[in-house]
Amino acid sequence: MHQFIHLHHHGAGPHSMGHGRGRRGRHGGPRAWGGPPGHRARRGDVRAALLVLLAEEPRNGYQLMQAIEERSDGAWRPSPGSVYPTLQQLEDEGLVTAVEHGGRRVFELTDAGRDDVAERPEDAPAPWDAFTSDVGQGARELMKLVRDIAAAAAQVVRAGDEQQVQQAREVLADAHRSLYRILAGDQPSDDDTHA
Amino acid sequence: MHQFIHLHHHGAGPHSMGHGRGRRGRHGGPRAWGGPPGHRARRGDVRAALLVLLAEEPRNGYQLMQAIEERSDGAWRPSPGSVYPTLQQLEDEGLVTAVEHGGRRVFELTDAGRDDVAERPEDAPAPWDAFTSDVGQGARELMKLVRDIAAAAAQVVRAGDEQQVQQAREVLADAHRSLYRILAGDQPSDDDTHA
DNA sequence: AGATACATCACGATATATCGCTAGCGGTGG
DNA sequence: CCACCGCTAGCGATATATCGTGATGTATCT
Repeated sequence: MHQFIHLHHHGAGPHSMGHGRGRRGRHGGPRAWGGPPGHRARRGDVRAALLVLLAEEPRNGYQLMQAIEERSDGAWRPSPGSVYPTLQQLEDEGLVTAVEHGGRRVFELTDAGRDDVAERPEDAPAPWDAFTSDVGQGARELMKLVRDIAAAAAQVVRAGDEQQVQQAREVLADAHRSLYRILAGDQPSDDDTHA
Repeated sequence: MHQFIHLHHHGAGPHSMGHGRGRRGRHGGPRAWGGPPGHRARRGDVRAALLVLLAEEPRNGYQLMQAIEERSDGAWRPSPGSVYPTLQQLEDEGLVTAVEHGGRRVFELTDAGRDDVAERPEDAPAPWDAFTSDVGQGARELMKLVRDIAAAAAQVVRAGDEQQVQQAREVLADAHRSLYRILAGDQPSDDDTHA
């Protein structure tokens, strides 16, 4: 019996996070960096993140995704569905150029791209900060515990006998119930409000 | 706070599973299906699975991976690293041909491929049966509980306050400890043997 | 028998690309 | 102010491809 559970971590965008960018148009030349303060980030600001990172050094698409994930402490990993089209768009706009190295595509800023990044305000938060600043340490540790439990359960499956698997099932069923009791604790307080 | 944990299920091969294929050579024409009974399957038998599925209908690579996963009840999803090279190999051997449909590559058996599959013994187990037959119901349910817990934890993160996150952490930390106590139960019995 | 050497192949990671869908923004009108 | 609409862009799924590693099988040697 050899099965493994592997967790993948997805971050949805900063729905309620208040670091702002204005609208990104697709018309004409490089966009302006300025925007009214207080506007929301539009999900992940993939474009800004790519430009900032490429200003540091040339990278391929996969490396860019990884770098954003690291910088956001795992809270945000932009999807290929956003990264590659954005890279293509930046290339079309002349801000980025793709160079083939050993069958792989490395992206680097053009002069126009560097000018664009140079216009970025010095004190602008990094595009991934919209994520990391609001990721609570508690939530992070909770998700780590989920991953630890998954690994432990996989180990029980690999190394344990039927009785141990059964015991593990009871432990996890109990934990599952407890989690929903915690969640249920949300709602009686609503009921109390009405009572 | 919007983070999601998503579980991906990986099946390693049937290390101890006793359905047999003989050696697969890379020389010359189509391989024979017969083999000495009792030989082990070599991890997942990707080659056989692909041939059997393509005998049913033409499919692309991704669909083949999905079909194997379904047929094995989720216990085995062969990786792209095995599927695409094997398809290429089968193509080189003239058993399979790739046809482009709308920018996508659909694979279908050639006449030689159909002859090859026709030589397959009628009573041979499906290549994915090596996985499903030995996947215990208990282990399956255990892994489902892990997924349920991950979903519940994500919900706590989304909808709960700091206190609830803390409570959930305690629940999961306790469950984690319990799982390792179950695993530890493996070893004292070994110590008892020596005592 | 066990140990060693070697070859093969699938896993998991790396890497690229596009599609379908809809979240979320900006603009407009009431 | 709010409601609605149109549009863009990112998510998640679909889809393809290859690399590095090591598990596994076979052959040979002791």
